[in-house]
Amino acid sequence: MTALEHPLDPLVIKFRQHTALKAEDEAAIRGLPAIVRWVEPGSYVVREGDRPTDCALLLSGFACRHKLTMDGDRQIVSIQIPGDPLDLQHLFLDIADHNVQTLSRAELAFLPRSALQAITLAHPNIARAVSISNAVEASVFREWVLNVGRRDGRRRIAHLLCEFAVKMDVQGLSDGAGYSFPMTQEQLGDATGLTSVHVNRMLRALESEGLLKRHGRSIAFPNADALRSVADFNTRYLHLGRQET
Amino acid sequence: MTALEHPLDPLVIKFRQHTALKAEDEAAIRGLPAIVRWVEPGSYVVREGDRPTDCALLLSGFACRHKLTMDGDRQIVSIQIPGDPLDLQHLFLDIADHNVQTLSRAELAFLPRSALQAITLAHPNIARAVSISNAVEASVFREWVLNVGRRDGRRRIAHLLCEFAVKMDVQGLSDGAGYSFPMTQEQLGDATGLTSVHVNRMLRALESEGLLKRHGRSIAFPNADALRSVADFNTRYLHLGRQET
DNA sequence: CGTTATCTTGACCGTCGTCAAACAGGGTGG
DNA sequence: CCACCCTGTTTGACGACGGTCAAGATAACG
Repeated sequence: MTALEHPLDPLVIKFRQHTALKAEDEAAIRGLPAIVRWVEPGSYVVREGDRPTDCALLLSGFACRHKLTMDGDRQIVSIQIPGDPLDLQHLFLDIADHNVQTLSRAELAFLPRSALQAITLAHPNIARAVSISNAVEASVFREWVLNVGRRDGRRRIAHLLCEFAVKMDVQGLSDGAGYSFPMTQEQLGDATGLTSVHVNRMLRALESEGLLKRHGRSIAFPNADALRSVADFNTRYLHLGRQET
Repeated sequence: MTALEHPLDPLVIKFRQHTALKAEDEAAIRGLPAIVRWVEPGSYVVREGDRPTDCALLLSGFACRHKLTMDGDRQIVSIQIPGDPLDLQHLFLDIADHNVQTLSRAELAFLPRSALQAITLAHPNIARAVSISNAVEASVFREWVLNVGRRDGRRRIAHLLCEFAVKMDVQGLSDGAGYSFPMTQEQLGDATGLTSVHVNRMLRALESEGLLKRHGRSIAFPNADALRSVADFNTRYLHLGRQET
């Protein structure tokens, strides 16, 4: 809201959640040549097989990473919320191994890969921030393997919702009432390895247990502790807070 | 076999698969203070919740990363073969989010975390190599989410076997005959989100289709192309070869 | 206000889990 | 050398979680 606001502030804020940045580091980030653009829901930011030239940052709206099997089944492997870098994962890889697609209308900042690589060479703190960001995302992927591989449908969905809620809270994107949830039940199925029909059954089961409340596209958790317990949810894998050593 | 051989050569070789290193970079790696030790099968190298002080490299034998649900179900999230770094994943994270455990008798080289961090600061090429190594591992986790989430038991197992074979080939660890496979059927189940009983069924199904042959602890693939086709396997996610940009 | 996407529900079916028992192999010790 | 484990593999019967198909109800949206 102030005149000092900069489009890349969300990236600075995200990095500072995990590591200390000096004023010069932050200045260097703000000095990156960013192109900001709004895109429609369902827009591809990265496509598997692409040779990425830019790295996008999600300023507002929601996106997901996903992969497809040969016969067209889709698996969403992570959900991105405002402030998330969308393809730091590919900063050191030539060919994209998965797709990144928006789930809603979204505002993106595009940063040239070369500029980002250069900045990590010149600023060790930024290199460190990028490494931590990617390491945390890798940890989330591991948790998702566990989620999809070893929890039943009800717990899987509960776990995904807990993760979403915590990430939104950390970004300061939740009002007291609840969350505006960006996924259809079909997409929820793609993220949990279930069908939309079964997602519906489990969602209503959770609702009838009093673990969540839905009105339209928004969702609330009247008893977050109970939900976390059902979900077998522990925030450790999100590595919240400064990584000191 | 020569006098010039060094315990950390496998790490140098691994890094060189993905990026160019100068002589001084390699010298710096070989200069790291490594402690080499043999451990028994089932030894924990890292435990979830630990604050790691060392980074282990797997010199010989096999290991896996895994996580546990609250009620004790195990999910293996990756398999490590000789030459693999075992917890570069935690180099920038304070608290371990998963376990690393040997699947067989194994020879490990332990490197102090601090020394590794220092070397990445002094040698940009090594920093890059570490980033690439971690990025490739993250890509493998994504593929595992897809594997466990969207493929049936038969394809899941076939996919895991294909990945194992390719990684062994790249490391030059396969003779023409086949592979010595380090996992029990129970562990294979933990890696694919199945039970050992169902793993057995699918393994015999694949065998009766002529897609694999087993004698004791070793496995061969008489028709690798057909197996890859069943597995929906594509090497792209392994990012084999130099990452140039 | 019509059109389309999304959600909801029911009936039915298949993959995979559970439980249990038999079997093979490899190591150990008497 | 053989008996005896212990671990891992193999098999069968049965049941459940979740998939499939199809229809109808709601909500989103131009």
